[in-house]
Amino acid sequence: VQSYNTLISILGKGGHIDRCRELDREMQRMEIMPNLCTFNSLLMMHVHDGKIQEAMGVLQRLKDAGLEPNVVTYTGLIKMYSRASKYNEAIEMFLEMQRVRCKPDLTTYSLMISVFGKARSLEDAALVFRQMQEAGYKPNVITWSALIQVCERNGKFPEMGAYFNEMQASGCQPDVTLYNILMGAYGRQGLSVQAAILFRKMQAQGVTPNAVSYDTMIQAFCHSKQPADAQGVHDQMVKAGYVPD
RNA sequence: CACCGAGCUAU
Repeated sequence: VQSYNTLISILGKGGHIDRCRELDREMQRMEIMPNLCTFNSLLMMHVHDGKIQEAMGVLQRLKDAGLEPNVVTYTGLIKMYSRASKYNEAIEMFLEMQRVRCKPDLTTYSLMISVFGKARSLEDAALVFRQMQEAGYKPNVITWSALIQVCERNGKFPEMGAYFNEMQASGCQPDVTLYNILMGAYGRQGLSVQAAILFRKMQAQGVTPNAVSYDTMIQAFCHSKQPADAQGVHDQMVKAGYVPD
């Protein structure tokens, strides 16, 4: 079963749907009982593919097999609605899991902060953040990143920095993605100089820029009408072995 | 310390 789960999980993320269906049928033929992880992997495959009906079908099979959806299942369903911009359904799913006594964990909370942010309700995002801390979870860099991006989406620029400081004070180190979020925020405001300072700082801190980082900086310089600087970042990107798209 | 889920990726 575990071998099948691993394969389905990897193939599913790669978008090889038919190959996964094949494995699914093969398991049935060989009378290998799928477990919760199998169904969760199949569910995520449809979530990545944006197929809500198919995902619901997997949920039904899971229940028919006498299994109970767990926190991973619910988080996947929330993600599915979030990706489809169906925020009310995502929130409903978050409430339902708690109704059936399935405890959200750090991953669920991080996702919900992002969902509330996209639903333009910073208040609720802050509320879940607090609920999370009351439940005894310590935010990690992903949680902080989600919260900080929610601030930007809602135009709360000063609080972005405030949360960033709070994060560092709590001993949590920024990673590439968080730097990308901050550089993007400066770039979109036309503050390419600030973005460039961060770009240098991240490297000084030993955080290696990824393709998104370079892209974000090119975007920032283009936004500020600095084609020469954008070109410079482009060259650095190529030197670092990335293929600009 | 390896079966599944969360944050950045242009207008």
